[in-house]
Amino acid sequence: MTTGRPSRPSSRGRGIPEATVARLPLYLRALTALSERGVPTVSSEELAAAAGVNSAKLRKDLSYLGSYGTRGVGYDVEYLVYQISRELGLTQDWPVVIIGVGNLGHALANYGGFASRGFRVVALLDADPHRIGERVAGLHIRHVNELEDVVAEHNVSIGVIATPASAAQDVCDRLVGAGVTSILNFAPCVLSVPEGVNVRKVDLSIELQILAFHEQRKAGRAASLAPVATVGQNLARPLDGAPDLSRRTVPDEDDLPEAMRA
Amino acid sequence: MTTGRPSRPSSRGRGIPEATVARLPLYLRALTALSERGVPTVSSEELAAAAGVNSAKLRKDLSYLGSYGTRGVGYDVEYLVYQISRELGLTQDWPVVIIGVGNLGHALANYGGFASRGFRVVALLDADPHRIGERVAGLHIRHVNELEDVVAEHNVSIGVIATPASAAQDVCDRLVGAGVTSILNFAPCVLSVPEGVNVRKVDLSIELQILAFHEQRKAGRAASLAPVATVGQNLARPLDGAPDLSRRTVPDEDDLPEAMRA
DNA sequence: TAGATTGTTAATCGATTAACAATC
DNA sequence: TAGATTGTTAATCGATTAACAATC
Repeated sequence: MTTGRPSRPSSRGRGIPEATVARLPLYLRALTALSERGVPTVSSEELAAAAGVNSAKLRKDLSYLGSYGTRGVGYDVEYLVYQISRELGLTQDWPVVIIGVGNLGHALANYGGFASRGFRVVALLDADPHRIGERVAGLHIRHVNELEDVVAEHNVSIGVIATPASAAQDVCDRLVGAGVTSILNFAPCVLSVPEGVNVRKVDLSIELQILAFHEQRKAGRAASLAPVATVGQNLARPLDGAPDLSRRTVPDEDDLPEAMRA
Repeated sequence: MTTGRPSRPSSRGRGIPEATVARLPLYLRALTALSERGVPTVSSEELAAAAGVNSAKLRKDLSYLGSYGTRGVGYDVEYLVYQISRELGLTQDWPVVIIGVGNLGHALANYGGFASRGFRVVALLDADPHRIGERVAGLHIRHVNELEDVVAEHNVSIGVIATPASAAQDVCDRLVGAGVTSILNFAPCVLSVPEGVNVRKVDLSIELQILAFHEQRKAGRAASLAPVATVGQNLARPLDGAPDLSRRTVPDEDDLPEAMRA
């Protein structure tokens, strides 16, 4: 805490770019795999390939943490695993609570990738009375009313929302009220939180939509004659701010509109 | 595909920035919600708020699609829903196959957000013989050996991998071999695919790790005395490949070393 | 017309990348 | 020393944002 070396662009220096932070877990995973295979040292080129990025980016990213490599040699795998873990805060234990134990909540509760990185699921909460007591992943499902108790009891600072969209904001508010300052949201909706609370969102269908966008392009490129978008380009018509005809009437698209999840 | 109007910076014009493409689904969701509430028109300010972005960004994003708003008025909700849907390729039907029907595969198969956007799960495949025939989300689980048949039969161009990491690359290869050119990967590993194949990855634990990073910073800021990181700073050891002194050995500097914030 | 709001410009900011001097 | 590879620089690229002229 006394260190004042200005030569190190690390954490204090300026702060690690978000894009870099988002890639550290990738490097960590690749390094863990190498570590398990007993590989002692790795070059930026090799590690970059394993993580799916280019080596310049990798070296730049790592340089934000410090100078942990050796010129002419590479990086010591174990040492780098530790440094990245530490930077990410994974050398400590993170009690996590999951709210919403539907299919997704189940999957999350059983997901091995959490435990192995210091995330410990301390409670599963659900609003459905019929589910209370049910055993999932070694835990008994508790009622969401116990949220505040659970958070206090286990000092939870990370909450995972896996409820339907309709319940998400309420649950979010309660988490925040109970003192949780990091939220991972799987519900397909935007959460509003006060300053100082961090929210990250995982949206299963958004990724699919992005793929569809590119897939469509490919199709269009391959065969401009293809039967692509046939559903209503005839509807494509400017707006008006006045009478409005040619609107999307498309039946098949509005039917299970936000059929949300469960 | 014959259009040559140079005035439109849309699809053909130059290509929509990736960052914009990734936000279109957000706008679409917000618009769909407005549409369901019967709201006829929305301003960029309102829509931006609903989607959780700022209005300048929203307007810039929409401008890549065309000029679909009306100055002084705003955007016609239905019309914009259609335009974005079309741009994303959601006005057509996308047959999807899910490989790996564990907890996550289950959740995905039952996820309403897919069907409502034109994604139709046409088959669930698994390698576990005991699971074949089981009924999930209205489909019978089939053996992964049928992958090629399923792809051909339903003209699948999007595959969703929800297998363990160890099986993911194999499944990926088979998908690609069968002609699938878009893959959504939930397995925690990097997939290698030939040019022309699009892969998107959803990693449940990476998001949590990113949250932990920020949470750690907060904790450090709040209480520099906190009992953070206790798990392994003894591993913090310089690499070798050569004697190496001046490494960061600092003990107390290593435990809540960067917990300081910046 | 007056008020409102878009679409676009231009400035700024941040991220990526190639290249190479430093150095093991 | 010679070869290898890092850490860093600087150029480039892309994304964000405020501001405002265009225009409904």
